[in-house]
Amino acid sequence: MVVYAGQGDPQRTMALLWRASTADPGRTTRGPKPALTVDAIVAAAIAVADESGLDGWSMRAVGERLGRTAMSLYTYVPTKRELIDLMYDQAHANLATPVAPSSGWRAEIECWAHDLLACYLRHPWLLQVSHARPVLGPHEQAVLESILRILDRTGLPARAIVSSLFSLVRGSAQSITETRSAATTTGTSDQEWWTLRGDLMRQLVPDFAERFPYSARLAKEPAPGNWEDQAGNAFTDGLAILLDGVESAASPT
Amino acid sequence: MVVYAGQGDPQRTMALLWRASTADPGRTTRGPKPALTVDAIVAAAIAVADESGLDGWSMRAVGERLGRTAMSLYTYVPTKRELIDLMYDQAHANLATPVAPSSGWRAEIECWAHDLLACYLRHPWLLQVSHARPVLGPHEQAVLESILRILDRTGLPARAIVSSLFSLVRGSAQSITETRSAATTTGTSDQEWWTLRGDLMRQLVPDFAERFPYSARLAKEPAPGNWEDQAGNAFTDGLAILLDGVESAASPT
DNA sequence: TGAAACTCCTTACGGCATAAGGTATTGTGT
DNA sequence: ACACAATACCTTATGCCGTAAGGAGTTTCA
Repeated sequence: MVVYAGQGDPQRTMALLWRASTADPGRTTRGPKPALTVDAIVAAAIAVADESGLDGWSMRAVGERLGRTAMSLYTYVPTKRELIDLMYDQAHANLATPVAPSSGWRAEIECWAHDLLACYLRHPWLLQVSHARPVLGPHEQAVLESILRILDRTGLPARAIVSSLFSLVRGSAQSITETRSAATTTGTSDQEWWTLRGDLMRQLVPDFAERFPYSARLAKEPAPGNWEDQAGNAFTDGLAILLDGVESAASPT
Repeated sequence: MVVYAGQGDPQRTMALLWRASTADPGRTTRGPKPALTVDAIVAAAIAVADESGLDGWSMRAVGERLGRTAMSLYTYVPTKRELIDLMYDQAHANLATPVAPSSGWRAEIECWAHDLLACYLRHPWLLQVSHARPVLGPHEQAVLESILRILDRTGLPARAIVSSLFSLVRGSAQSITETRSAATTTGTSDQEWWTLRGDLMRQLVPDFAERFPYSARLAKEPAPGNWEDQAGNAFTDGLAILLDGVESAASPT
């Protein structure tokens, strides 16, 4: 359900994450050829997580997908924790980095945010990986770099903006995957599911409207599209609000 | 016995969450007096989570704190999953709801956001509770209600604003607890920790500055205060930006 | 031709959620 | 007064989990 970080040796994790940059110096050629690679293991691990979430994920499950035992993975990766760090970074690899050449920084930020959102929706388990300590790998670093590059031209203070953007994207992704899994795990359409939930509430909490008048009114308000669209709209609208705020800082009245 | 696959039975969870509202009808008085209450169990469970995080948390640990076995808890609560839902809602109970009477909606929102942030910092495990489906209990509902009440007077569209505020607060809380635990788990001060991390990076990725020029420049920029203050500042500043955006929607130029 | 270095395996341990079923305790119906 | 129903709590057991320990087979170097 929840992956929490124990310690883990940062040096070892970092070395694995950035291993492409440096030739492995300690590698001797003795012994049988490795049948697997770290990359293959990470790919298999991501596939398992994509299919069954982090709940169904385990070292045994990853090994099985590769036709190996769980223990054989420990030849390549020190612990589960490090493997998850590698998965986390690798999942940020193909983020399109589209860079609509010079359509203005606002459009570029929107594009960046939507790409990142799409990444989280492709790999919902990313949102469950707890960062007890921030471990930046090359791919996540590249995501950060690309938004910093966009912001650089605006001359705006980057820290708060970047942090807010990440929060907004992650939060929205969480909302969207929540509504998705609410629908799939119960096997009902989201419409049905929410109707059922509403009936249950009316039965359990008949005085809901008196206790929570504003919530009740909001629930009654018609909203366009299905529930997942609504969560998506909340993202688009929220991003617009945030960028309005950024613009008002960019061009002081 | 019918066991719902994977997730908990929403009906049972909701009944537990909102149980104060309805008199339990099925309760007969036969058998030994219960020595525990659901409230006591939830309180103990929260205490365990506050002390040791969700990874050190288990039904056994909660039972032990109450002088019982893990299995005795199952008399009161159907599964671990439901207990965590109850903990989650209960943790939102004492949010001050300060309501500075009429200091203007912007100040009120800021107050609300800071209270919620404080709640997340008091109970960092809240951020790790995976919302496979959104389960609103009375206390979390009250938090939602209070921000809706504030926004109601402004006449602004609530959905996107509320969603953005929650994202920003949760994301910031995560950043702050990350830097905190980075310091505590390694036993070094945050200053030392980041220096060490920097040294490691320079050694493993000597061409960092060429590959990630904007990130490198940002890292070099002086920033006030320690790292936790910085994360806190990112929250305050991000909130200001977001509220600027809200204001620009409130008063169209 | 060893010996070293390496991959991968089996086995085992302690911890987890929780199913199954036993026992003691309390009330109800007679 | 007494059987019995209903309940709280316990012990035990099952099948997961991460991973420590150590063994067997494979490849290369001295």
